[in-house]
Amino acid sequence: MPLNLPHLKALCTIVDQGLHLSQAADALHRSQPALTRQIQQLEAELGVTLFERSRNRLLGLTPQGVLVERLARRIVHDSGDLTRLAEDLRDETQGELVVATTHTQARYTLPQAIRRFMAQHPGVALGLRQGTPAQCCEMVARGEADIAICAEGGREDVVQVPCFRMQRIVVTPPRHPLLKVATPTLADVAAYPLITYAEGFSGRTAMDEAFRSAGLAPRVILSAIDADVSKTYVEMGLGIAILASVTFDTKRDRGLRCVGAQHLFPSSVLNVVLRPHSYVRGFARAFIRAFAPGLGDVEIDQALAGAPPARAVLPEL
Amino acid sequence: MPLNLPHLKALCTIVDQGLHLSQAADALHRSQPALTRQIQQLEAELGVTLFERSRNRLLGLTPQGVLVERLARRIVHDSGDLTRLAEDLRDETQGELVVATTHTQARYTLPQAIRRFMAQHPGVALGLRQGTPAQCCEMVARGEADIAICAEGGREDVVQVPCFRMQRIVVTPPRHPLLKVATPTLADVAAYPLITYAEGFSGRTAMDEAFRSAGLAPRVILSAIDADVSKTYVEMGLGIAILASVTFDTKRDRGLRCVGAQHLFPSSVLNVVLRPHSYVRGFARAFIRAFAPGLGDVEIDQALAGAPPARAVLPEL
DNA sequence: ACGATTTACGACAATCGTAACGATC
DNA sequence: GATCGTTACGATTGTCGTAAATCGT
Repeated sequence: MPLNLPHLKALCTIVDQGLHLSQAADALHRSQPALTRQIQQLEAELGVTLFERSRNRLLGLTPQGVLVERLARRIVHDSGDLTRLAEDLRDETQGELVVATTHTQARYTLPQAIRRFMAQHPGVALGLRQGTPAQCCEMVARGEADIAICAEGGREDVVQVPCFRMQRIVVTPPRHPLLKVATPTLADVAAYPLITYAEGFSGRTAMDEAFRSAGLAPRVILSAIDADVSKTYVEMGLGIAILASVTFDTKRDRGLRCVGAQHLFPSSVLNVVLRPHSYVRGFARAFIRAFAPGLGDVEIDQALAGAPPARAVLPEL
Repeated sequence: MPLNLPHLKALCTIVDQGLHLSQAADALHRSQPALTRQIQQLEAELGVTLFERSRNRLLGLTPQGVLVERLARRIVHDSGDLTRLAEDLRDETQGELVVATTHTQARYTLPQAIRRFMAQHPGVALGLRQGTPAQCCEMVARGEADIAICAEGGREDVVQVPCFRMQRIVVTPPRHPLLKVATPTLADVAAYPLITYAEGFSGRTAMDEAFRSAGLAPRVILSAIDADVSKTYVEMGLGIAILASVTFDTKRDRGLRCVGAQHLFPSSVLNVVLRPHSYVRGFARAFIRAFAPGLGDVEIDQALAGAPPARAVLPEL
């Protein structure tokens, strides 16, 4: 009748794997029967039925199981933090850091920070995971990534620390009519076929809202995760793109032109995303600092403790 | 190479027991050698030396040990919450509830709430622990009490939910000169020998401050934890008492008189004290509600989540 | 019939407690 | 010399993995 960490980890993994006992067993490098027993023991020990079963299939968590799982998850995460903390105390310079982010950040804003970080922390294995902002936040929430860097997050179960403000630009082919207007209006932009970020990406919602409230319904012919993809199609003359300003490099993008659009759309906020109350290793803090020098230990600790995300003025990216 | 809950519990208990391995072993109902190994295994597993030792004496935690202990404590507490949650899910009406509070509350403000609670929750074993506000908060922080009810708390590691406002009164013997004054001033009160709460009790600090800022240095001849004790000495004619208004009952205290003092001292705030992020059982919430009907589940959950203790107007007690 | 979970059993590993040891005050 | 923490050893308990059984689709 023990209640130990493996039992709780089993519970969490089974839920994570979509209630597939066998998959969970693989993920934990254990046999299926072992997992079955873990759960049985857990249910016996707690005296609570955790899973809805249909004789030999797990259908879902019971309402009670949901409550138990939430607490179990906290414990498992904390125990992970404990081993990470210990690693950190043993050797601050060695370890693994998984950063989840979007294509735009990975491609345009992170490289310099990563170069600096890797130079100063040669012993740290850096892992980059790409995904939508929602996926990035989820990776952090599930502990699959240590930190995420993305805009437009908005989950309840993660901590978001604002670090930069991002402006929009309009990218066009050379000699595009829009380039002749000094400061284009929303209507000017909406006149052309648009290529921009997919739903859920850096300020796409804010962009849609800006057009909507101006009574405009622009024709979005292509939405992509990837700014490079968007630019390619602009080069092909299929339309004009609304992108984050960081994605445009005058030297590199010779075949394109760029018009500022900060007056058309609200700037979006780029966040560092962390798991609440998690232990953030020394070199993870160093990474954040390398990316956003304004975020020191005090800011991070305040955010982790649940303080409101207060920073009056954010630097432009 | 296991890292299990007993190991972490051992660490916490050893620290709680003042670094006495033997005492900790007793508290855990284990043998001393078992504990020695738990710690050795923990240190080996984490690769971190947790204790400063002088060959065969535990002197203290290493700086790293402090960090590890903090996290371990959270995990241990959460695992306690887990079993409590399970108990709750199994049978919402059975269990144990330990309430830490001061004499004044236990004697004067809680009885009615406790009567109601026990009538509605006959299966719950109610435990009352008395102590100073600081001790009460510490009991909650250490998990020895489920909730505390006290004023003048002020620890960082507990959640305080304001629920009532308490006024002061001056208690005198019959035919005391002070009774002839309509509304006595601080100077009037300070003219007589004072009997009041000990340091650290419901608004004693605020009281001292009120006198001090009025340039008065009253003669406190006796300070007690216990309002009944104070009243006894007032009856004996040794002085007048400044107490919480709830401690005076016209019917019961025939041998005493009472003058309002709300205009002399700031009212003090009575708090419900909880451990942050803890699981609060259904009947614990019921107890809080029985005592302070204004504190429902939403208020409690907000406070647990770390929201600011906002409640504009507190009812008088 | 196949895929999935649950039960049965033998082997291994971990933990505990008692007893003996070493060191300190 | 008494107390406290550490080491050594035998016994108990628990957990794992393989193999067989059961159930549903």
